[in-house]
Amino acid sequence: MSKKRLSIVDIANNLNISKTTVSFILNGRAKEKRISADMVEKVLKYVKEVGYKPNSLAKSLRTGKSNTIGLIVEDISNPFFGSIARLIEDKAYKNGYKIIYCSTYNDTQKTKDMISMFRDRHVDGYIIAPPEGVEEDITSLINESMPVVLFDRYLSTIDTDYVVVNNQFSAYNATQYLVGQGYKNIALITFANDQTQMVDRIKGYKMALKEHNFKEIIKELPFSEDLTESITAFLKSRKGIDAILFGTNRDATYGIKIMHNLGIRIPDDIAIISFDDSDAFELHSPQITTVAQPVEDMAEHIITILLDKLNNNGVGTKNQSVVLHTDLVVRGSSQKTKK
Amino acid sequence: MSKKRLSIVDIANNLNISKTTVSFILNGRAKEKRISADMVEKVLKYVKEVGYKPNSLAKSLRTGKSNTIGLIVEDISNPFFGSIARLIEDKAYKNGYKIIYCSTYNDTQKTKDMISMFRDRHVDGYIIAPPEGVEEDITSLINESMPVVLFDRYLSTIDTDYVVVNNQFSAYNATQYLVGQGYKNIALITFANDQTQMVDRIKGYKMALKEHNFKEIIKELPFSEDLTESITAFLKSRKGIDAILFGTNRDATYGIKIMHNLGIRIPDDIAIISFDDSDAFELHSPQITTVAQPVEDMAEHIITILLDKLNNNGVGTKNQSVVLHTDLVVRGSSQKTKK
DNA sequence: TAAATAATTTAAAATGTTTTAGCAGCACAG
DNA sequence: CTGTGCTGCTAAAACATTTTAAATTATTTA
Repeated sequence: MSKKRLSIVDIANNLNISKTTVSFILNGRAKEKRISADMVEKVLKYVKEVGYKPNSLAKSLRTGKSNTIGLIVEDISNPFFGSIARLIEDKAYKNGYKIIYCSTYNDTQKTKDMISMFRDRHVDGYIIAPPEGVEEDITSLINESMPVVLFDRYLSTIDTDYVVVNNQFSAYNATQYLVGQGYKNIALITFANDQTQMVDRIKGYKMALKEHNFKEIIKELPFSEDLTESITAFLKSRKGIDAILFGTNRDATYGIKIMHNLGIRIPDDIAIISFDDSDAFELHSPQITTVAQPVEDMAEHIITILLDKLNNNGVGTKNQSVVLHTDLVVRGSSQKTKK
Repeated sequence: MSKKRLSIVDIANNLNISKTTVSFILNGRAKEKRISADMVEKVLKYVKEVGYKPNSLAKSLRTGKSNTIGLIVEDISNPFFGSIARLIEDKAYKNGYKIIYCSTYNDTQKTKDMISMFRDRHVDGYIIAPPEGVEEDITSLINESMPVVLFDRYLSTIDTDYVVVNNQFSAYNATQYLVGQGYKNIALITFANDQTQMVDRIKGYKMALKEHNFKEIIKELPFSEDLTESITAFLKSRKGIDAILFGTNRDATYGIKIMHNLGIRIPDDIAIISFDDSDAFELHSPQITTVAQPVEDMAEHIITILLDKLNNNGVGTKNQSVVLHTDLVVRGSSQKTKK
């Protein structure tokens, strides 16, 4: 019933020519290979007529290129990563690349597995927001001269391209802003691990506090744990906090819900600022001040660097570190209200 | 430098046996093919030792199976689709399938291109939230006996598996709830097109109003247009509205922002309910009442049906239509406050 | 012990491409 | 005419698997 898909051999046979000729023509190498214009026309016409499409698996097998980019994010359902993924996907498709993706949930083993799967599928390039502990795997990719672009965070022991934001300054700046607003007991609630972006955010917060000789009040959260319980406990036990900087949108989302539950008013009881802008923070009333990452720019840089490497076969290009700047989007929620 | 990747031929040569034997063993067909236990052990040990991994492209080329599922959503950065994607991805990976995905933005042509790309890449199955106008393409997939599961909406003219929610009743029920709260001028603001979920939501809204002889106040929005302008205009021009049902989370997100800008208080001036729950609505104060889709269940059903078809080679299984029920999550924002 | 049967293992074909190396045919110079 | 160089095309190898059909070896059976 379903007529078997045409192969290049069928095309060649039906036209009584060699498949080599067909292949050359279809790959735009007609001039280079001195195929006559007549022949080119004949083949193209026929190919179009019968709707022949090369089998990309066979093509990939032979060429070693799959025209696929592996995208490894922390969690595709997180608005930050979702937006980046959307933009990257868009730009990749426009350049003839497909995306195959997965979420790591910061699980090192899962990430290793995924890298191995992607490698297996012969993806041409990797875009990764790496958890800790995958240095070896990434090094090994790089040794095989695979294009790899890290983003959101980087691995200090590896020389790769990466695109991140100035996390330390951003956190410093946000904290300073709170200080400027008159808050004196400023806490940092954050998902914490050894990833660079988190380390830097914590550093920035500490720097700002040190400048004013304020006491550090830090609640570090592990990624997988149930955040509700630990944040609730923290907020209950620590009296006197008048402002909170949240390290990620996820932390803030939980935090705000809990503050509502506990009857803590924002910003009257406690003012807040969150990393990563999102609709949720804009919709909240009062609107939440955020450290907005330039998602569009990040995606643009990531894909540009990657395509560059892909086109140059990674030859001769030096690695680039792109550090973009965030915007402190000041909204109602961190502004001191007169009592 | 980078030692070439081992192939099954290398394994066979190094062990002085045939690659056929290796292949059988690696594919778990040892007993069936009566390979001696000694041989099996020897091969497995060696394979493990040298870390050989079969080239999946070659495998796919030969077998016609790619162990890949194509996931086509409307917009991966939308929390609803992001969550579903995350869950589907998770379950797929657990069953040995990789996901390759794309967003359609409800663009028919883009969707056609994507389906064609996926077909090209020999994905084994499709999960699609289809825009209008792709009936032919999907029919053609089905004719080639490709497993296809639609979700969020279905195509009335095609007999496929699909997983949706009871949109009509959900909208009816939400509207009734507003009526029950004493609202009398209830508008529907929604992204509108011929997709079943949207048609049904509008129907449900109308049904409820008709029951009470209330006037329909409907603002239909095209997907691509800038929503801000048209919603603003609508809200300014239509006086007397005391409640709004939003057809999607996107509509509501825009709507709420605009209401804030216009100084319209929720729910005192206008109460609202939105389709699709999300953090943004829970964080909002007052919290927004929503029609929550059972995302987890949907993902579960989708992947179960698909895997079923994949395993049965789609033979003999009748198509299933799964219609799940939503929850009306009642929160502050639609509850009449005493004036 | 020869024949039949069973137990292992394998050669070769097939999957659909790209690419290398080179074949014919022809014009022209020596 | 012989060698050189171009033009236009192609045969065959290579990519790494799976699978069919059969070959080899071992074990019974008569």
